[in-house]
Amino acid sequence: MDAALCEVTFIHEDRVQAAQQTLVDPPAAARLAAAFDALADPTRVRLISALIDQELCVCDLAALLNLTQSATSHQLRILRNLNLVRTRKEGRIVFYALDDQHIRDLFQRGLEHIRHNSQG
Amino acid sequence: MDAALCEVTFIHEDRVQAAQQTLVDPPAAARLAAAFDALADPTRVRLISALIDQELCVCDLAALLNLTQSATSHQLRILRNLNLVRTRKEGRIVFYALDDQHIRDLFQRGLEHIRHNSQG
DNA sequence: TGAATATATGAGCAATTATTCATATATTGT
DNA sequence: ACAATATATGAATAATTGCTCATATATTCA
Repeated sequence: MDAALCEVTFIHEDRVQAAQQTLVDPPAAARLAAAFDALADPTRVRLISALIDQELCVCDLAALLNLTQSATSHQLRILRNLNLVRTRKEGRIVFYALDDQHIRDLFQRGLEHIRHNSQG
Repeated sequence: MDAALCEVTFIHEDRVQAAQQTLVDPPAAARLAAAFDALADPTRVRLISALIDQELCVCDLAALLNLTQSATSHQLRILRNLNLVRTRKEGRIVFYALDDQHIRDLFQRGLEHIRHNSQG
């Protein structure tokens, strides 16, 4: 048989139709997934957490997280490309900061989730 | 030379010390990254979005997203293992629903982020 | 201009992962 | 018990990715 999709009987057609209302379309899903993916790595989570209250330069971040300069810079680029952080240049030093309050909120919600689950 | 970490001069030692306050430790970072990672895939994003207002069974979800039953089940397991969704069994049918309001909030924040960025 | 410093980036590798395929488990009805 | 149905899952594979290494770009200072 071929790689059938859901060949099974439609169980709840009314609900499926209703779900169309909230279902995000594939392009939006891709962008949303990419945004969450930016926070889906322990190193990037720590970078964001370090920037919660203040801006820091690449070398600060590398020292703080015990990373190489290269690894830090690579990860920061990902965060910047997805508009989670913004940069400010001062001479040769580049300061990174969270882009806006949305990011802080999103991050906090995530923290609440893991505190709410897996251990009290 | 060896794979040096941040061998460069400490630029802002005071800020680095301050950042220790908000810096999440590696275990928490791993758990937080895992939580965000659950939403870091377009298929899982669409599954969550379909469950915003109501519960749906596996076959409903597969049909709605045009996925195979197997792929749907695999992805739902990831969401369930991370406590983003919960299940209710009724005979052979397993209904999936969002675990709590936190998830809805987290998802909404993500949506706001992508709407705020990349296009007006 | 040339050396030093701070950051950025391309290539490569090891590790992770989303899907498919085949099959297992669980429930219902005959 | 047996067939049918709904879901779950292990193995395999192609694609993605985080880090390292080497090197490039940019800025400051002498």
